[in-house]
Amino acid sequence: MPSPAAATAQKAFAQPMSHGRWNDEADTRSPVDVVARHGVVTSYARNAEIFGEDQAAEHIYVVLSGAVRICKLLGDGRRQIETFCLAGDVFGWETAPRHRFSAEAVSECKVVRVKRSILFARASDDAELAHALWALTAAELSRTQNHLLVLGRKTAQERVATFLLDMAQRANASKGAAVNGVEVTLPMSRQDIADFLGLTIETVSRTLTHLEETLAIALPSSRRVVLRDSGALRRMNS
Amino acid sequence: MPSPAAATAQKAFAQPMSHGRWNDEADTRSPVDVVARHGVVTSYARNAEIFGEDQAAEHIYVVLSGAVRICKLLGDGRRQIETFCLAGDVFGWETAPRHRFSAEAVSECKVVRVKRSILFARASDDAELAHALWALTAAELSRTQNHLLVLGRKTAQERVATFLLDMAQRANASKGAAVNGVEVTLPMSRQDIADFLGLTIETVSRTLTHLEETLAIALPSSRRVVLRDSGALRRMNS
DNA sequence: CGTACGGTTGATACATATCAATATGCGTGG
DNA sequence: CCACGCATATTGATATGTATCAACCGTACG
Repeated sequence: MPSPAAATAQKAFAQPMSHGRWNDEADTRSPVDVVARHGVVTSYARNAEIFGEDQAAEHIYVVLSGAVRICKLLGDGRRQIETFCLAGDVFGWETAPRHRFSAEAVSECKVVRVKRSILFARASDDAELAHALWALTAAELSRTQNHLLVLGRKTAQERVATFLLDMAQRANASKGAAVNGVEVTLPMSRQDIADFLGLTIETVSRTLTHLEETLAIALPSSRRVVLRDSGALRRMNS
Repeated sequence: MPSPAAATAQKAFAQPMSHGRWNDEADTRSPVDVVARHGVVTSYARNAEIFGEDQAAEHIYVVLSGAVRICKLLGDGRRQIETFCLAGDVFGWETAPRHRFSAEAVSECKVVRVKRSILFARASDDAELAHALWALTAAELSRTQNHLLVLGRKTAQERVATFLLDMAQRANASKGAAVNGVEVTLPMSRQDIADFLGLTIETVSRTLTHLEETLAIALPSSRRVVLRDSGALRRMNS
């Protein structure tokens, strides 16, 4: 069923494309549109692998529902999560012939995929689509560069604060910046957060409880976070 | 003088374009080619700013000689260097209207630049050029993602080892992987290395002397590093 | 009702940061 | 060519943030 899929993806897609003037064109010929129209929908169970590191990269994916983590492993099992993909996010589209990371379902999730060759063929005719693909890669690069600053130079508190604000903004993309009282539901475990932020579970947990004691956030349950004082969180960001 | 500039850039360019099949086309219609042909050459003194964070992004640059650092700053002065650009590397070409980082001369350096509008205009006609721009962005993304793993999950030793191997490979791109006995001249200070690796000067210095004591490297001078046991260094990478 | 898994909290260890002193290299001017 | 001064790098002593190891708690589920 391509039409409801397309609609879902379309709506959510507004958010990652946050780079100015290309937004307008996004809904006529966006890669997401193409994927959603011609793609195959698949569901994955929690922790299922969608593709592995070094595997041949044949498809491009769009998340329809749930969340996906993109990760790299070190020989001894240390893991770095590069990013989390939520509904509307695209992943797996590199120019290289093999994936340089694995993709796994964080939660039960639905994903559409198309053959790269199909998308590439279209892109060679369609300058707008080609541009959109480029813009998408550039947006991903920008996100990754911001994350470099987080991992290289921020303290545990700052990392967690940045993460929470980011998640809040992605969840409420339409409503602009995160406001006091907003509640975010985190689809991922503490371990995932830790591996994303370059910390350990324990440090993430302690930092969250510390933010709660400081009244910056509230934790009605371990997966739900209420931003009580988003100003305080934002002050921890630079 | 566009012709010698073009030649230099062309030769060095082989290296960052390490993603397979697009290599071949690189020398006919690469972005570097366009920049070098139509660009303006400028020299910068050590530590001079080429452009600043949040500044309007009007140009795209190619390094002809010397080295450039791309960095982000935190409010209190903490700095993260995203990458070093050596001869042949392209920088400053984002899709966003403003630069999201600053660029500074690490050493005395020469740079060519063209207006983004010129390159973009050509790219809309020329699918190959458009593809090359995309591939370039994707390559940068890949590099950045690898660096995420370094900053998020590697120890100081591993970070320094990774850095040295990377620099050795970039310097001797043609000769393939770094071999024992190769000498690398680092164009950047210890502070720059520290800010690239998410460490302090002292830790970088101590780690280098430790690698020297271990006979993994030799340090004929602080800026020159000989890879004595590149196998040992490589073993520290995963 | 018990078991299992994810999360929190506590005690301690350790890697890296910080603060401080010394050394080395390098350009400048005598 | 040497002496001086500054910037950069190294080395040392100590502090600290986060990791590690370990116990405990709570909630979901059979």
